[in-house]
Amino acid sequence: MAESVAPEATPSHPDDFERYRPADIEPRWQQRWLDDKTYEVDNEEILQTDAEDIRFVLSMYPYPSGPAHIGHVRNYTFGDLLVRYHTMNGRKVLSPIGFDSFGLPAENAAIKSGEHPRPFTDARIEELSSSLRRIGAVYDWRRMVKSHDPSYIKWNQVIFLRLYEEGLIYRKNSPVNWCPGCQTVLANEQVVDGLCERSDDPVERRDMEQWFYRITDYAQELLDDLDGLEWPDRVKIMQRNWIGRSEGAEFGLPIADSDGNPRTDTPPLAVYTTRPDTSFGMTFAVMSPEHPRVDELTIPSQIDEVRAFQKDASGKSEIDRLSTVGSADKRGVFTGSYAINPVTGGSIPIYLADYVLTTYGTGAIMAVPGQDQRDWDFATAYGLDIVRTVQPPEGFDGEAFTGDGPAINSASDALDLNGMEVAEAKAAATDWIEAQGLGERRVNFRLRDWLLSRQRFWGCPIPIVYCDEHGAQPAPLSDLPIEAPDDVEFLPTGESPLNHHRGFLDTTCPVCGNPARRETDTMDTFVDSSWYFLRFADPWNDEAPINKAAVEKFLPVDQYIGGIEHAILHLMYARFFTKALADVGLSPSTIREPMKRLFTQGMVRMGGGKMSKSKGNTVAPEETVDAHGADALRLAILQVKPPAEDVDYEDFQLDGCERFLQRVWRLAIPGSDLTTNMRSGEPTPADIEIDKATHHLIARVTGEYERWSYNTAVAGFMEFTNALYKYVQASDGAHDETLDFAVNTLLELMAPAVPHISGELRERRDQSNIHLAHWPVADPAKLVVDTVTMIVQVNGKVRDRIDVPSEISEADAEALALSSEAVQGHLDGEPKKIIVRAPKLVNIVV
RNA sequence: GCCCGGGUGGCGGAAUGGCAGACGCGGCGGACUCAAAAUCCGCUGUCCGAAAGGGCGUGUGGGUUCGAAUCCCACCCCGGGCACCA
Repeated sequence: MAESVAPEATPSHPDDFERYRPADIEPRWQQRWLDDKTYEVDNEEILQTDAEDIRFVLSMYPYPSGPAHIGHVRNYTFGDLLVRYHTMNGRKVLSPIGFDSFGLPAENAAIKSGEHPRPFTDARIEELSSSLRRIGAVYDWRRMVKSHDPSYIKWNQVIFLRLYEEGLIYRKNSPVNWCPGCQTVLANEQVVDGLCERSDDPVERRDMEQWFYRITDYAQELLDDLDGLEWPDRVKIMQRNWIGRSEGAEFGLPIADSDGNPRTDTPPLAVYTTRPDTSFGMTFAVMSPEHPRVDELTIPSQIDEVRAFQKDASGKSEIDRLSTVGSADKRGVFTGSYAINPVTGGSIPIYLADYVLTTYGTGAIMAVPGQDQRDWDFATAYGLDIVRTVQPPEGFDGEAFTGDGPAINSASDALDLNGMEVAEAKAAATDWIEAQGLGERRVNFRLRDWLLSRQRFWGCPIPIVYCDEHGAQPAPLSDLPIEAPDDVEFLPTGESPLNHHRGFLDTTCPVCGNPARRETDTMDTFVDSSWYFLRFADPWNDEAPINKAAVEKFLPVDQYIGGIEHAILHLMYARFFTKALADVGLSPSTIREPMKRLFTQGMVRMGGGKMSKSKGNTVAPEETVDAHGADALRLAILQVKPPAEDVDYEDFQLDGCERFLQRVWRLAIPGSDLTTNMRSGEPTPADIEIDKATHHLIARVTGEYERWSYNTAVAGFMEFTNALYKYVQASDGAHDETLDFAVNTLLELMAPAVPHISGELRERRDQSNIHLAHWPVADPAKLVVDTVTMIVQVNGKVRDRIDVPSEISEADAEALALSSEAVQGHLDGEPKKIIVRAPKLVNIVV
């Protein structure tokens, strides 16, 4: 064994060698990753690669709002770590980036400045791209997709026409949010507390012809396929709730004549219920104010009151209607007509009420106040009968009872449900309804068709032409892309300039060739984000929007990363598009779900509140990078909190992270003052311990990267670095090979997290590129532990800790535990029971 | 109202039925320095104790278990989603 040599004149001051200066090394590495094309993958190669060696890691493409904000940085750091980790594992990793570049902020800026949104948007994209490069995020930039790019517009329009051709898009009249001040329709997001976010005018409801996707055709599949996705449970739950499947029965209530007998001259009133078992408690029926049979069923003496009620309800904005929750007064009106409760044969009054929605079920309900609180409130306000049909438990002092219990008051000559529990009674009542020919079982969904029209300029034009004679006609493929013109004037009213641009509006009918007019509505920007991930597989394709062979190789996305705010809209639309595009043959039939695994990272807040430009509490990551370096910022993001949770920017420990990187630098830089006391030859027990710790760290960090436990992985780096500091400062010095392996491994494990410093140090140590296939593998033999600390408890309280061989027998462990002095002191009397879990624990019960 | 998630030191957090508080921040002390910064080393839940040691301790109350931050029941508080969906 080599003698340890006490070094002479050891430099004890870290300034004696080159210090870690992120600004000196980071730009060089960022340029190098571009030059070396390390993170580019070629399709020719991919088509020859097994699927298991391919990964598609995707962070939700950003809206280009300018330089990155700290939330972006958090999001893209997580994605970047995975891209680098999989690359180091020798996989082909698709890491594309794109920009969701259509949308309101750019249009609003244009309205303010009078300038076209395109140069504005292009400048913002440049800024955001630059900040992403500055935090060291790596992409295959050749694959960049931008929503406002003419080729993307073209394929978006091709997809629209195909879905239209297949009947998955239709046009219908629909109520929209109308701002009288701006003379335009607003998206729901633009309505804040019932007011227009721009002009503060109260928003009105207005009916307009709008385009819709038939997403409801896919309701059941969207629900069923959630089961196979590795997505956070809460996202799946939110989607399930949004789809809102309910099982019940739809049946008819015969309309009664003045004697209470069923009329034969008019059809029964169709109602939908999930509780057919409560039919004996149906004491009235309610139609929505907009129900098509209101006129027919209103008797002459009630007409004025009904008209007034309808007018009131229709004039009310969404907000007004919601604000009436709780007060049942003036929320309904009697039509004067009666229906017949088919199970009792009795007459029940038919009301209108605004708590019944036209768009759900049949737009009419059977009201059962005994078992439904809204019906209870209404019955109480209008003096209607209340009959309980489910026995509430003893001591129940609520109003409507919605729980389980035996049926009561539920028998007639025709049907007897009394005594049955809810589920049984439901089945019996539904069977009876079907047997009587009154109606049938029915599944309803809350999911509505997706309204895609926007009366906006800065979006993808809907490729439709209106002809006086032939109506709405698809634009010919040869016209695509139909782009918004450049020579437009933005009106201060906010109205889309397309409405007044003759060059854009005037066209000819594809059927008859006569003058026709282009659709001026554009597509919801969620359309753009519903298939961009499919385009990434082959963004160069000029034959079709989607290259099926490439998509089959890359998709589904192995890891999708984004904010929880997209849990419903974007993620539901993307799933719908994937299914619909497969069904119309534009995308491979084998890919029915776009994202296999989803991770939703938390928000970055400021002082407990959401960060926003208007609050002026944003943090510019660029300044943080200037002050501490990109690696310190990345490390602070990873260290501060589990990725799924919201985080306050104040909790970021930038100084601590930078200090840690300095420590690593000092340990790893060749010529460091810390590594002068080195020896070779046979390793000592201390060396062997360090070597084992290195292998344990490999196993630990690999597992933590796989399960998104980045904060504990950072703790692992720090613990190991602390251990190495002790090791190199020990009096007998460090073993050269052991330390070399330990430090190189540490750098490799850290490389996905802090790529610049890891790359720099490793290159200086042995001229190799750490970012290539270098992921270390733990030697199982070195993970074996020979001694463990056995916990000895008395009555569950820890009384002693004894180091024992890890293969200790139960008998030996027990004997050892009983002989411990510390334990003896706590044993008064004979042990009643001894639990032995060798080698970890012995618990003595007295 | 319904449905989720969460409550652990001064702070961010760790611990997937077996040593509560890893790691970091902050704080305290020491070394180095003329001094400071930087750096390195140590201590740091709380109460009693000079110490050895011991008591208490994961929102509250109960339960299961040899053993509970972890599982079960009830409640309180915080955050989020949906909100007349029959």
